[in-house]
Amino acid sequence: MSGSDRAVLARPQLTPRGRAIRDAALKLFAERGYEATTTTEIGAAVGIRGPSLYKHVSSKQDLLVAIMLDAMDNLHDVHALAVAGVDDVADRLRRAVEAHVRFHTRHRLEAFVGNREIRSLDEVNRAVVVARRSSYERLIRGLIEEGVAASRFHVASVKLASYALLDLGMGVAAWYREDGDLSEDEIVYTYGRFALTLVGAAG
Amino acid sequence: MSGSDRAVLARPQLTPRGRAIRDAALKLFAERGYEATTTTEIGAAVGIRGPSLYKHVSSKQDLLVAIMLDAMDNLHDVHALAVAGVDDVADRLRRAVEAHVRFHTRHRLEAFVGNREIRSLDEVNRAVVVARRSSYERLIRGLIEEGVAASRFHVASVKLASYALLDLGMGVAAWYREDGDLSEDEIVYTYGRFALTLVGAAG
DNA sequence: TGGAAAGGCTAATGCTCAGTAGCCTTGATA
DNA sequence: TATCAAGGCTACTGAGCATTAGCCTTTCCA
Repeated sequence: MSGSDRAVLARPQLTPRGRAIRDAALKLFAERGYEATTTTEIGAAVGIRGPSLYKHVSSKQDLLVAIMLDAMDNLHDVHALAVAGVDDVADRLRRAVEAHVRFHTRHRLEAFVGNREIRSLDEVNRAVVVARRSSYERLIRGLIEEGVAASRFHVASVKLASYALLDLGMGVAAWYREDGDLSEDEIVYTYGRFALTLVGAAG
Repeated sequence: MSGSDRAVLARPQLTPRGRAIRDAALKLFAERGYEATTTTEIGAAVGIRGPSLYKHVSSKQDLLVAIMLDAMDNLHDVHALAVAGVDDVADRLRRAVEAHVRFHTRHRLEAFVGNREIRSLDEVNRAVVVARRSSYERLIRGLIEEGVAASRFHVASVKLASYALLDLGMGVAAWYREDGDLSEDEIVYTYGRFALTLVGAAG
């Protein structure tokens, strides 16, 4: 079973209003933070009062968890898709970084909230989200290790290089704007090449 | 008058207890976020009750503002010091990035809070902090522009390159630990070199 | 030695919030 | 047409929060 299948199964069907609420919550969480967002505001964003939200959603916390888990599943999926069937390790890294960066432009709110609001999760949910994030980080680090083992990459520190690549994605989520003067493709392409120079990949 | 002088003049003298309170607040703001930190907790961290804080501090918001402005002044200072008297533009960039990264290891809590809690500032304070941050970002971007103008650097986009360099610093603030297995010097040196390859500096 | 300033404390104030209770309307179905 | 579920609403509950009021002890100088 592919990651994509698992993800699809794991994601519950949402009614249109349920989806609208999640979208509104995502936007507000990104803008002012989870703690600073009130249920009244989320309600107002979809044209209802705060308490009416609870006909669709079990709690504010659950809204955050759902957003985060969905984003993490999504990120795993695009990664898997990006490297599937690609043999050359440099190609794999470049494609993985491109997918990483593209995800952070296309889902910048999810990525932003996913990175910043981990501490707003209660202990149980935090453990789940952190575990899923670590598993993703290991995928990137694994690619670098693979290249180093094959003498295709030359880095002072695998850890440092992988941190750098991951951090660049997060940075994108923080400043990217669809209507900005840097296009998605431009950023994706440039960062894909950054990645290769950064790990000292020849040619 | 140097940036350093200005900064010293602007920073009010703090009593030892006042400093302890600020340190405690910084730690807590970094750990759980400004909104999620209570005055009771800040007080407890220095051995007094919440209300007693107000004998030393005018508000929780002021505590945050003071921490942020101090950090921004500090960052400007280390930048100025790093590039002072250095002529070669590649050297200047490398030294600036080294200073940037070193700052983010040595003052990771301040940097972390400074980046994440901007939205917790009220409008007036936010404007001041954002302006000071933008001025710093312009310094870095200016260095890259200078190198490009002199045909020493070759980048697809000055903006993209400067974002990338700035984001790496922020990333460091998020994951660096003094007792981790990556030393400050190692990170600083590696990122200084990253910077040069990233802007396509020859040799 | 007396009095004032510094700096603790508890109690209270006034506000905001997430979430619940319970009611009402609407629209589909039997 | 009677019923019932879905999904709004207002009013309420209970908790937590920053900050203020006002009191008490200690310390330090005149």
